[in-house]
Amino acid sequence: MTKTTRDKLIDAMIDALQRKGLHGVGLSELLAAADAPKGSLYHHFPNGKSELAVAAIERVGQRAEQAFAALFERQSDPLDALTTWLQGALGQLQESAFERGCPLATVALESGPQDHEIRAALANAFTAIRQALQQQLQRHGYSQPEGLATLFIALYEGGLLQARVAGSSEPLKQAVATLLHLTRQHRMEPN
Amino acid sequence: MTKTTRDKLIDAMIDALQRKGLHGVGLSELLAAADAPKGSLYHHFPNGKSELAVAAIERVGQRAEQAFAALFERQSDPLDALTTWLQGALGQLQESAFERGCPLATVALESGPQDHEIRAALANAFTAIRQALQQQLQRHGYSQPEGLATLFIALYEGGLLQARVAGSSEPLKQAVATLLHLTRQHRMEPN
DNA sequence: TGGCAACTAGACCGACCGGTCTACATAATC
DNA sequence: GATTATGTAGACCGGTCGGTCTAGTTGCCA
Repeated sequence: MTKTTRDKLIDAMIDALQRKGLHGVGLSELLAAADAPKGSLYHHFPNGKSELAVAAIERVGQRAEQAFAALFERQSDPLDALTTWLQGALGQLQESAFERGCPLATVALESGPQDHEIRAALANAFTAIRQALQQQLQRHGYSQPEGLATLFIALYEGGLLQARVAGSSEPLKQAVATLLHLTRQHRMEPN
Repeated sequence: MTKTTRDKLIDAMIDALQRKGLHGVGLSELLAAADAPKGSLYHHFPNGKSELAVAAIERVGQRAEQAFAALFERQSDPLDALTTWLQGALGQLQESAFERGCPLATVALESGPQDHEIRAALANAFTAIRQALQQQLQRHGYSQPEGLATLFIALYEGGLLQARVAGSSEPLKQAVATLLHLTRQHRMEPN
């Protein structure tokens, strides 16, 4: 399974998005990481950097959906699945010396409405993930599944951010523990 | 109270950080926004863009501390103060057509450990805010004040991010409602 | 009023940016 | 075996980037 040049480019972009965001990487850096010449980039992605970014965002979204589906299948309570997920993110953060965070967050904050293809891809990815989570929560009888789903994703994004800045996983660990504690006791409660 | 050139530069940087982040703005844009020539920038901030960014981060941190102090003084329950705070953020987001988010979040994700002055300023600002919040929660008898403080800040950061991408304040509103609901019932509870 | 610091002003610089273009290799198609 | 898509390779381009430097202006203090 040798990776195609196209795949290597997308993966290089994903890594760059995790570390420094779209405006923080140069094409030369991307091309070096993917070991590809400029011609290949513009062959596979005629619209250049932004088209590559869209492809990266879409791939991240797909991977997340797949990973979620697998987790929910294996662990009946979505809160357990979520815990596993968050632990995975934490692991990746620590392995990378607190530099590799969410591949979507940075572009999301860097982009404006003028980057409409990027924004559309991001909106797709986020709503897909949020809905998948919401469905699972609803199915298992948690109240306010929509707000809860958004809250968990916010915990993921905001927690990773704080952990990165602090250079420590403690803040995220504590926040996760607190939210799980709060949520567990409210399963099935009305309103 | 005419603003000094230095102040105008810092404010222009803060605005830019909210909209597109550090790598997304050029000096020319900053200078145009502040109506200042290059010489002034390098007079007030000899280390250029990054030194200006540090000043902006510090100012944001100071403003946040002041605003929090005022809120906590006025509203006895920190959860009420937090609600006011989040509503303010939401208002600013809507006014700006979902483009003006947290001034710290984007730089936080764009920066690496090599940008050590920026990182240090960010770490200071975040821990100061987190501690202020934690103290208030503790004083009012909420359990797990540390995790709760981190969780609220994560809600702010992650919620703003999702709202921006979605182009709607609904996700954030719901998540806030859910977390407040969960938290209110746990005041004074042990463990 | 002369001198000096604080600050403004913007021309200028090399480096690098994203993007285009032509030349070439490779492999599938007829 | 000629032709045609597919993809690789990198020289090259104009523009913009962050940063430096010199000159001029302003206002304070002796």
